[in-house]
Amino acid sequence: MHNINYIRENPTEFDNAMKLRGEKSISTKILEIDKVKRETQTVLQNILSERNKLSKEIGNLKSKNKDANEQISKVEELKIKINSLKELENIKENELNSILIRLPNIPHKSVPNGKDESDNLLYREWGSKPEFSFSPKLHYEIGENIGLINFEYATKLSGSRFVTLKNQISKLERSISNFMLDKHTEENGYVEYSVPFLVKKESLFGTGQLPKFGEDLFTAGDDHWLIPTAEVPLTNLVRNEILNINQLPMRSTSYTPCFRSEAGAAGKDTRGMLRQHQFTKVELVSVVEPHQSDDELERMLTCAESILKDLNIHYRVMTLCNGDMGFSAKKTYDIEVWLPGEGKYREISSCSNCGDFQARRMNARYKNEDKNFFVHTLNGSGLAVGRTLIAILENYQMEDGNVEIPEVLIKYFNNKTLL
RNA sequence: GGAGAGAUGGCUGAGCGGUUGAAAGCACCGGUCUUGAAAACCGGCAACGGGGCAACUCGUUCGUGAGUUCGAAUCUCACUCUCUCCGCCA
Repeated sequence: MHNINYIRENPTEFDNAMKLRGEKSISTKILEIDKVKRETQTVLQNILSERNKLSKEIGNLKSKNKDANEQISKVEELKIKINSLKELENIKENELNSILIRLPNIPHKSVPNGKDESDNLLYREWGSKPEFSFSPKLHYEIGENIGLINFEYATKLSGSRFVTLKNQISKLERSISNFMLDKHTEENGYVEYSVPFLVKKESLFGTGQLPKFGEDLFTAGDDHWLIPTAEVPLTNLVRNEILNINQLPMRSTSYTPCFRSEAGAAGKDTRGMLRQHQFTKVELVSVVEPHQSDDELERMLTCAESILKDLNIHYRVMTLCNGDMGFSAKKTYDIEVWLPGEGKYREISSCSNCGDFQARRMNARYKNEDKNFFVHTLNGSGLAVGRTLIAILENYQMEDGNVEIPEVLIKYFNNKTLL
């Protein structure tokens, strides 16, 4: 949600920022509505003030048993005006809001220009592509060969874009998530939460999924929606709160399933378990003071990277261009892991600074020296567990079809070193 | 699912239809005292919006939305949520 004051004062900058994100110039329209709204408000408030005065007079007169008919009939006249002005104010307010809630965040000045993922910039990379003395297989070949990844079962149960994992691979998934949570809670300063996987509209509005992106979500009837990421419950923890400054920065993490309809991805990544309707993820969320959010994004990125470093898997970090960023993001880094079987880098984490964009939607503030300010919110995957599993299978595969267990996971895997 | 109770400021909690934006306590901020801290005492302290360079001023807000009234935290209706008891149940 945008600050109307910013648009009033910087209409050209605002339009330019929206243009970068593929929106039309709209500040003129916004300011026109805003002007009418405020003018209406001023007139209305003067009349209300007059009514309040008269009502007090009436109270005084009546308590002294004097006649107040003159004042009463005056107020009755005012009431007609009040009603029509209120109606106009409401209409304008709604018009304004329905525009503002659908506009994406303004990109950070450091975000590169571009229209899609081909314009993203390499930020840094770590490690190098592993060498194989044989031709490395794809994750689903490895898993299906040993009978531990099964798509037919999942299709029978639930249709396309689901998977069943079995035995050691299922256990490996569990080991990965435990490792990630321990790392983030014990070393990276995040507090673990168990959160609901069903949330209401209001929460999805707060983080920006609604009202524009409802088709990407699954519903469970009434006002219950399946979370597409733990960003939604974790970030909404501070919705409608006024935090004390000493509660910041607030860093939280949660391991949850995520549900996405993948509405726009027909035919994309249909083989394997890369793109599923359901997957698990360890999410990181930070709530910070405005001046901290730039640094916090770098910190969060480092925390996410620390997982892949510990797993010793090669990756690169991309700075997303403004055309490729999500709705609520001001700046986003993607971590792309190297998948030898596929011979491609694939997104395994996305870390975003949302500035005060979500905070305004959620009305999440903190108190500093007696004044209230909107917090800044950040979120990042730390990491997508299913894709980490894929990365381990492909990077740690051996010629005989077995897979080594990365050193840091061994203790989570009953001290076994092979799958 | 059945029965009952409730929703007030950052929190707890008062509140006859007319200076109630709202008592009191806690928390927080400032001050006195103290070598320092604590305690004690004194003072301050809701949010959002409109107008104004500003001092300031006006409006709205007591779960949400309608209604009654000249005037609603206070009355009426609907909805949402929370709690207690019963039933069912991991």
